[in-house]
Amino acid sequence: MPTLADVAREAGVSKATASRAMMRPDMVAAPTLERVREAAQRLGFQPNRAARALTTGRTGLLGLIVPTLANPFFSPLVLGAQQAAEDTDSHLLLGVSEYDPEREAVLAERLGEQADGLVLVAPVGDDRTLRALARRRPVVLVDRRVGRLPAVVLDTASGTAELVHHLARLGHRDIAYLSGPPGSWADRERRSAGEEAAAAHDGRLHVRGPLPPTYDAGVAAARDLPPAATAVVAYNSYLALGLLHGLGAAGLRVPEDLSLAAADDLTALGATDPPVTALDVPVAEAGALAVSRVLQAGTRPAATTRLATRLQPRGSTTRPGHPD
Amino acid sequence: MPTLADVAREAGVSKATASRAMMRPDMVAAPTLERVREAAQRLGFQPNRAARALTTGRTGLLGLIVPTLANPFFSPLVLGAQQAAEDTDSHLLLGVSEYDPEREAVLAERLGEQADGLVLVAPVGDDRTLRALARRRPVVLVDRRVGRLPAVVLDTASGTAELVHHLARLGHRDIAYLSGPPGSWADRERRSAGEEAAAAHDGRLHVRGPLPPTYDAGVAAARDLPPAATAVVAYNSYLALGLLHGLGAAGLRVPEDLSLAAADDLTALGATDPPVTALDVPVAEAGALAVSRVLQAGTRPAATTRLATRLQPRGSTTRPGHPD
DNA sequence: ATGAAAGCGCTAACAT
DNA sequence: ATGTTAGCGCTTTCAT
Repeated sequence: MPTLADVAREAGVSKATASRAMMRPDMVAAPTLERVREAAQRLGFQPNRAARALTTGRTGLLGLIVPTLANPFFSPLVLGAQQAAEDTDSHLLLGVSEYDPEREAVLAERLGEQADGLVLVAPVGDDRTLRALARRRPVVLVDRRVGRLPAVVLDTASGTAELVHHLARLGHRDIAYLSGPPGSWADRERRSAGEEAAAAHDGRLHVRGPLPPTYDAGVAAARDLPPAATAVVAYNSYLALGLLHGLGAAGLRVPEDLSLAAADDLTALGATDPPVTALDVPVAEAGALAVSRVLQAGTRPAATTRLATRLQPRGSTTRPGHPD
Repeated sequence: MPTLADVAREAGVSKATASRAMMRPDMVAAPTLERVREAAQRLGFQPNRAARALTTGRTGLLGLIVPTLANPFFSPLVLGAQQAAEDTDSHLLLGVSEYDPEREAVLAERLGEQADGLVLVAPVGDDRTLRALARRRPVVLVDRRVGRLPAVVLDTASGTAELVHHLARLGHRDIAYLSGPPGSWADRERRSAGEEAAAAHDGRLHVRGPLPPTYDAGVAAARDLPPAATAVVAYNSYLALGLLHGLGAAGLRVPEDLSLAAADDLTALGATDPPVTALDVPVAEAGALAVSRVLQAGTRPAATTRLATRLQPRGSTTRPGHPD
């Protein structure tokens, strides 16, 4: 591996100038710059990251901690994060906590020590722990808020309200909500936003659950829907998918007998029969934004950004009491 | 952040001794060791990885490149890799290629520059590119073989043969094989192993496909099964799941009318109705093994390890012409 | 605009 | 068993 010294010699300049040519090209005369670049090119020079880190204190690494990968939410998230990292010439250090707060804390500690910052996606640790973590290095939370820590939030709460508005506009007043996992922050947000929206239309949100956010739970839920409900909003895609299936098995037609919508769209709900009205959630953007935020830590004031979801009205929602 | 010099001073020894206490505790007298450890503890000393990397040439980083995360194969794989990395105090640098050979090569180049080695999972690049990559740094392949490059292979080929043997023992002679994605190395291996196994029983493997390895393709495939076949082996779980559903829709019962098996078990095939006979694939072990292998590069001779799958006979396979 | 030199924190000969 | 010393490759004052 050629070093900067090699490049400098090859270009007939000092190491300092060669270094400047890479870091601050504006401080170097055009012809010199050219010569250094050519030399670097010719030798296939790659700056040694460790050496750079030692002097600058920045490693170019970013810790990304997720609770799991076995969930379609995290794949686009990671992709978005990767893109943003690439754009700033950084790399992602991955940690999977498996929803274990202790493991999460250990990973954060270990990765954080070596990274320029940490992105914690839907962290399971308690507020105190997260605050302590954030004191030691730049941290950006995704899909979780803790005091005024910088965070990127997917606004599925407003989205759920939109879903309810959409149903209310169609004429629904009694709407069931299939609640997500117990203790889930996102679920609480969606539910209360939905309740508020329903109330605004003199309607009511009948909550069922909490339920595990799985296909099977959705299937089972089909047998226990609030009798009054003419429409259902499911906490997520899996639940909606299972419900759609369970409803079919029970002889109920969607949307003729019951309208159905989901508060995310992570499993191609547009391809079911009928296609299911859902919320398009900008997950990749959230990943990208979180990464670029944590990289700019210090530069910008900490803040929480809510990323809006987009309502995708599809065939599964229609007027109540819809004739065939 | 306290440095080694601080620890040394606190313990009343030289930096060298302090360093040895961490790296080679056996070279330090017990009481000294004790003092250094206490000092480090007291100060909350964390070795600076960059500095260490600069002297040793080892970063403690490992590149892990996968084609996607949106596939249940990669989640346990990454978990296994993470565990092995943790055990050796290394960290994982993640790269997702999205099945793009060029992107894969770029990621490998960029991550590899900074990592002690690279684990390429089911890489999509051509042999030449992979060979070139492996010349520049330690590389371990997972689920792909290229010449004599070190590799960890999940032996679903033998597993598929076992599946066919299992069916043949039950009396099946005409077995359909739902082939996976075109050009897939794994698919070719499974198919030809299955053909061989069928031939060994004077049976025949009727190949359908190539097919995209998706649920939908499985559903569709239900309408185009070889008429003679009394059993079907699907390339993977998704195809099997879709097929199961498609068969049900077509009024065919499993296993009464048709036996069904899958060459992996990534989607809880044991929980369907009926549960589907499948291959339990040790994916996490593969990830862990690949990581520990690449870390020992140089120490051990390069080799390919085949990890055996385990046949899980379940309710979906029975004798042909089985009376209700 | 460029160069000389110091130093980031650590490890590894080499002495003792 | 421990200390001394010389870098690893880079960035960054500080001079010029």
